Amino acid sequence: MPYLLLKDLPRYECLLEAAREFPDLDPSAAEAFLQLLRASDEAYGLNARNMAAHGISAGRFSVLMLLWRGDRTRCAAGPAAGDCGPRTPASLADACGVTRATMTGLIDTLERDGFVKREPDPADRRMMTVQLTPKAEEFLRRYLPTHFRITSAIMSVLSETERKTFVRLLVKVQQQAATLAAASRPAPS
Amino acid sequence: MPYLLLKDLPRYECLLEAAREFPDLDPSAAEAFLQLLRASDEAYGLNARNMAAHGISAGRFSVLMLLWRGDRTRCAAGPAAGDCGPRTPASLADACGVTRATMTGLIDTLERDGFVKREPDPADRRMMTVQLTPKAEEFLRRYLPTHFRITSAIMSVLSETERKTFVRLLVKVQQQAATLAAASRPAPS
DNA sequence: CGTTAGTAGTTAGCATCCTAACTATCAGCT
DNA sequence: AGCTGATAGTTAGGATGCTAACTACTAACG
Repeated sequence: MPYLLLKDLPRYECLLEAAREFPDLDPSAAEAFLQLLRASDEAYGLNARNMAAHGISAGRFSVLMLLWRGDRTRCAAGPAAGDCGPRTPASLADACGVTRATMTGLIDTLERDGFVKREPDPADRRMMTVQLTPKAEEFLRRYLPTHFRITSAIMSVLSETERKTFVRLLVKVQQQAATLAAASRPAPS
Repeated sequence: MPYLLLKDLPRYECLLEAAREFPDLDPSAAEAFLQLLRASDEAYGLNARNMAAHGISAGRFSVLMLLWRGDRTRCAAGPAAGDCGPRTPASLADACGVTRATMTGLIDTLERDGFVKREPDPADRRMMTVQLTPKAEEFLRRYLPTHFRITSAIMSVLSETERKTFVRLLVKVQQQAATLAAASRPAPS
């Protein structure tokens, strides 16, 4: 449960009081921010514990899903679509949002546990290809239903209308954060 | 950026398609779940990078805030309220939602960097007390304004009405996840 | 008083995460 | 052909997270 944030969020009155000392503190913004992380952490943690009970972590699950989705879209798109799925460590790292060094470690343990297989790329000897093993595909078929059930159970408290509103607000917040992140790091010119 | 989730979330059509194979998959629930983690990750990451630029991590920040808040509520509540602030490693671990072992490591590095001070409890020789140093208090006074500015900037895309709705939905989701988590682990009896 | 159970903190070992530096390879330019 | 720069992957070392086991102490019970 990586995020590690106060389990007991400060009460709104405390935020109001602190705002007197720090003019930059916007109480309703801080409340929304803290509650966003809190809810996300709780939902994530529930899933992470289920994954752990099945012997995988969030990082490993992401990699497996990417490889699996890559396989399927390739199949669905027909043979012409060649390699649309990300299959090199670097493309997996990009898609997961981690560094290549981290992906090396993830693939190491996945390969050790028999979920993926590394093979050198014949065309470019710098590159490797990563493939799911049958064991991993069987694992996903067994695991995914429980994963989806948990997701559904968490969101079962929201009506379809509420879910639409929820997603709309989340997208707004996410895009704003992404915009701010890009603005604060204009480096990659 | 711990959470590590697909940077490109699957499109809604893909979820619909996958739902044909997995009856347990509720597309709108999955979309809301993924977007929740995605938005949270983006907002968190923005803040984490700011923290890193100031030389601290989310875990360290949580500890500092808890100790600082403990000090202030103690002051605000008057001398009678004694030690309402969590000041032992175990209480800090509880409040942060990490294990005591993790808190030991956090306090180790915080103490090494001069932000906190450990002292044995005179009454119970098993216990330690953890205190902020003046250096940490000065750091917080300097850092917090930038922290609050980032939070405000992220949420500036939501109106006050939207923030209320947002928080309401987040609380619903969080409480549901907490309920499910408690139900799936009735162990601590 | 002494055994026993519980609690506080630490330690050890593992899995992820990062940055920085390194090796090997490719690709372009002279 | 040969240098130069970019790219793919790995390695090394640090910081956080976890569980499990350990030490030291307190408390409770007979």
